[in-house]
Amino acid sequence: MPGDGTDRSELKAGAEVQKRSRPVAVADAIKDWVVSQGLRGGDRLPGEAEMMERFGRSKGTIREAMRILEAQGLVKTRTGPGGGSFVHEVSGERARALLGNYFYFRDLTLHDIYSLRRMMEPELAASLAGKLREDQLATLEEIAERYRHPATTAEEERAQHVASLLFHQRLAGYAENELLGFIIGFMAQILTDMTVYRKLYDPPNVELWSKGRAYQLQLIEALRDGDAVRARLVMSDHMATAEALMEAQEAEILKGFMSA
Amino acid sequence: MPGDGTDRSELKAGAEVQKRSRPVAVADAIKDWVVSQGLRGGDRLPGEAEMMERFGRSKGTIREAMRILEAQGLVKTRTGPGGGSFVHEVSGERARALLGNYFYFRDLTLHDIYSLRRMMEPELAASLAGKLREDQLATLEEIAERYRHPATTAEEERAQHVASLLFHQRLAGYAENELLGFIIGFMAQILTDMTVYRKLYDPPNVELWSKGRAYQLQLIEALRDGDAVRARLVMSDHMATAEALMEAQEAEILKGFMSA
DNA sequence: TAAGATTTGTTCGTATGTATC
DNA sequence: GGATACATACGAACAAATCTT
Repeated sequence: MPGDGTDRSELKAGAEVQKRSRPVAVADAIKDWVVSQGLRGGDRLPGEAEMMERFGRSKGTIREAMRILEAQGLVKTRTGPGGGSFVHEVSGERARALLGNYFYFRDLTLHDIYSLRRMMEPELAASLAGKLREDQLATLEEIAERYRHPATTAEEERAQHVASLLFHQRLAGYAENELLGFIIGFMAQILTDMTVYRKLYDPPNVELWSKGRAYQLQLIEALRDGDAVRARLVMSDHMATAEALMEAQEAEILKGFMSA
Repeated sequence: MPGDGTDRSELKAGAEVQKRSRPVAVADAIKDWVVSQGLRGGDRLPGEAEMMERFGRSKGTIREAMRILEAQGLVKTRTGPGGGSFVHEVSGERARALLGNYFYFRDLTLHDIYSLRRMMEPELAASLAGKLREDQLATLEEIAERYRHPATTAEEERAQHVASLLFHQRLAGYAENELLGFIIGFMAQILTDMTVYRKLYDPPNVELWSKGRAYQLQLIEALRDGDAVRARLVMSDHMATAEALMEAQEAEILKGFMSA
């Protein structure tokens, strides 16, 4: 976790190091110290008292610095004896949330997201063919089971929609290439948020579900058979139809707005 | 910027809302309040005093909460009259840094990264054909100019290597699809970090540069001509050779280690 | 169960720094 | 330069959580 890129300086490195508002600077200093000590996830940091000494700052400032690191997901803190702050490996969930904050201000379209899904998901599927354990395949099957029958209420419809995205999230979690897995998982999360908050599930779309689930079952089969080519193809088709249907769904909603 | 996903609760939503360590909870409350007020980037938040009243917490706690939001890149704060805290749209730089923290603990291989670059960069190139303004093309040309001549020192070699990644970063910044642009920019940043800190530039590789620069110049030409097909093809070749050369470079370094 | 030890969490009062007018 | 309006920082006391005995 090298220099946080908080300052815009690219050249004037050595010059004025301690210009930024204190707690941020202290947080960076702590970060550097942790790295220099070679601390790993789970290792314990010094207590507040020692920090105050080591960095020559008051308790409040040290605490603000720790909050910064905590907000970034880099440390966890517990009270009580044996408590204190501990180096923490940033969780995928946390990373997705933080990145979500960035995209909160940009408005991604369904098209933006599906452009990427169309490139990436098929590759993920292919890379996983023959590589999943039986319990992982079973997990996927269990999820697909949740939307075996068409939903009867809007609430159920929503839950099923979310579950089908969970299918992709789980699949992403099995990726060997963690960068690929993270991005796909992140997109699944964005789509989940969009689904819920833009009510993309609302006019229930029976076609989407029967088709979508059929593709997912075919995919599981291909993965179990170790058929990479087929897995890629199935996922590719799945993405293409999903995009078309989602965008139709979106259009449907807009129509609803206009006629209202 | 909905629920930060800090807690692992998926179901017990309404139950015990204020269990987490206080400042984090206050930060979340402020976040929710900002959203509920519909505040946008640049809008001003209440001063510390008013915050203390509104959230019923003392100055110290409010400050810690603000630090959390600041660390996430969601607010900026200034001192002085007319100062205070302001909603801030998370910058790309900040988002990349935060995401970098996540991957700091996972070790991505060059192969992981290039698998993605091979899929994405060609699509980016194609999507930009005929879409760039002359000044943007000029910027790219200026960057390519920086490594026109082979480097003579290791220091220069490093700078050129970094600059050639900057070429891709800039290109990513021009993307219409912001998700695509962000990911490509992020990968360029990771590669920059790897280059510098694993000294991937060290045994200067003349071949890499002459080839790489040639591809980039061809790419600019194709972009200027609005030739999407050619842009995609050139970038595709560029990525393939870059990966091969980078991995050879990495192997070279390992050899150096072993014989040392 | 209860007491005590340990470590973070929270508050308040005060003083200092900094940018604008 | 001085007044003003803000954030920034410090220190001491007290509260809460959690582990041990």
